[in-house]
Amino acid sequence: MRQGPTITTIAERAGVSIASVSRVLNGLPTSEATVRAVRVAAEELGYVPNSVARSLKSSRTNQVAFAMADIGNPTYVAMVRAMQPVLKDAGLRLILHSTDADIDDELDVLRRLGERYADGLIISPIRVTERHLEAFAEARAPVVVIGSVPAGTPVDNVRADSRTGIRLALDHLYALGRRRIGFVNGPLDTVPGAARARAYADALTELGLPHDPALIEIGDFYREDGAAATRRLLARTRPDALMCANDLIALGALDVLRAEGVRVPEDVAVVGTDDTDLAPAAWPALTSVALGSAERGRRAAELMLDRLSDGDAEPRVVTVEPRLVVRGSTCSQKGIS
Amino acid sequence: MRQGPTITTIAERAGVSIASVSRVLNGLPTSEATVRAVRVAAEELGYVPNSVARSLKSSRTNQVAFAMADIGNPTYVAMVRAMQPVLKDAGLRLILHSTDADIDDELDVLRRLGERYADGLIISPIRVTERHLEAFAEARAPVVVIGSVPAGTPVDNVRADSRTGIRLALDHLYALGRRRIGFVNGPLDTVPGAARARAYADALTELGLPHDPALIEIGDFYREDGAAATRRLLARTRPDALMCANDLIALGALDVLRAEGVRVPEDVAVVGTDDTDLAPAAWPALTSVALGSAERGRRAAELMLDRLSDGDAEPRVVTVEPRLVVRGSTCSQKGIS
DNA sequence: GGCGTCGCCGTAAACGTTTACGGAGAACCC
DNA sequence: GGGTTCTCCGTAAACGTTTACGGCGACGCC
Repeated sequence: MRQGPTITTIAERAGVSIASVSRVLNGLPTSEATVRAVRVAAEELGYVPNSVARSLKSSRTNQVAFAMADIGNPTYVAMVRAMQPVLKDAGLRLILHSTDADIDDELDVLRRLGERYADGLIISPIRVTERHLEAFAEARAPVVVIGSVPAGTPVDNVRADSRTGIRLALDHLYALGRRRIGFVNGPLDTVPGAARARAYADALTELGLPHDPALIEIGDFYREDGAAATRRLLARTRPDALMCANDLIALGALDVLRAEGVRVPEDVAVVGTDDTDLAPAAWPALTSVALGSAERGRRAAELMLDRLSDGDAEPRVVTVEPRLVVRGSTCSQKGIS
Repeated sequence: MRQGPTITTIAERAGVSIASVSRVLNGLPTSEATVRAVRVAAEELGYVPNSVARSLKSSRTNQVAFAMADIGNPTYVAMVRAMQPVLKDAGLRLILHSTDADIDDELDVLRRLGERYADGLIISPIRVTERHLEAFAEARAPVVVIGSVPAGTPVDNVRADSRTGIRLALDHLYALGRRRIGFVNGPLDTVPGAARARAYADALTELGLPHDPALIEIGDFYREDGAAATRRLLARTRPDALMCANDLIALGALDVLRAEGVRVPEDVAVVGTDDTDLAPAAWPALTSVALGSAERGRRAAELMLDRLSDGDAEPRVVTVEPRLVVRGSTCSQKGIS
């Protein structure tokens, strides 16, 4: 772990100037003899260029940061996983920030961009506030937002389409003959909670189904909350299908239905959202609305690359199409996923 | 996104030298008047220090890299998640490398440490080869290895104890009266595969159970491979319990047992390994050997912090104790996890 | 042979910090 | 009032690169 060689060390050993060393190392035109001398010296010394010094000069760090609430959440894992190869191919490193869904933490990450430790930031905010919009406008490096952002915000933007996703799920349930389709949602003051509530209502309307408030229940986005919400819902009415705002909620619903001796999917069909790894692990395997986390991550990374190569292009908005992944919790013939 | 202010800008505006600006910003003793002038100027300009320049001077990047095979793997997710708060509290950023289980990629990461883009590297190699050992010895920054490493290797080391873990699982199954305990393992040329094979054999011996080769089957570490291996095993013998080398294999085993009408846990008890999120999601919920991924991540991060503050301390080895998490796949009264 | 051209190379400045060093002035003591 | 000490501050060097600029020798041309 001794002090590593620098271009100065190489220059001395090769008997040339540091400028020549730099030129050789960067492939600029140089005489054959110099090239050889430098190459040999660099090889012998085991030279590795110092990326910090390079960054200072070039004002490029070759790093991109990604900020999300919690890396334990499968949605974000899928995004990271999909970003990784895109960035790697472009020679960029990935820095991870977990904000614990803390808005001040998110804003702090935005502010810290001024430290120039990264060339750009991909952020998936838990909720987009006024202060976020200001921070986006003042950001000292390109920002790509995963999640919706008002038109005119000077950032690139990748969106999911939970409206269409829920529509797909309800169409599927309707086609299976289900007419009393319950909805177990997350909190309405979160971005996905609010969007999914609207989407559910609209889908009912379009299918010509009645709006029955008894069929709607709200809990948090975790398994126990989903179970509790399902219990409350079953206590007052009898649905023949349950749409759940994420896969954990759906697992909770499965727990309760099983405990009450309700058959899935014969008596009640269950649909999750996000199509995480948990969906195929459940029994019966969970039909789930895939909102394209991986695709969103990949597209965000691509937008970032474009932005880094052309800083003044118009901000772009990309919407990722949802897919419905049908498994055993809605179609019994799909018994083994 | 204009060119940000530097200490030079501040110095001009405050009418002092850049040295004074730096002193104020770093809290070194300075006159009251200068402090105020600099503070005001910095505030007005919205100054944020450039971390690259600082790094060049201090040769500290405040970044730590973590290299693992695949961020999609729940084991690594748990590690990352646990490292994050430790590093964050120490003011360190986390850089993620996915190596796709490619040894050359791993070695490349090690070599690139010479670029000094990070102060240290935590790596969880898929397998530790001779070339790894050389690379560890030549690394230009501190390395912490998650996984076992021969004594004398100049790196800090965090180990799981799959031997004890499997022992715990087999004791549990034995206590439940199971005597024909099968083992569905992963490939023997991987570190965990080899270790778990030995551990299984030793546990049998210690329990005084016969070694029946018919009870052992090998596939890859994925669900379908686990299912196929289980099918092969069931075709030739009838175990009353199945120990599986990871949770995905166990899920595959559950699939096959269900398809063949074998009751779990009444006829065959099933145990997974790693205690991932999938274990409680399965039905019946999977008893699993927790090898402490989160704890290993946390300890690795802590070792890194220690190493960064005292570079010459003796390399340390930390072993994380396994735990057996009992759920419905071995004890039916635990029906709902 | 003088002159322009060209290829190669070295000097030095720059990126934005931190910090060693020394100078200027005030305060203090005798 | 001269010396010592102390506080505060500015100058400049350094971290390891990249790159603009100019010098120098070789070569070709008239």
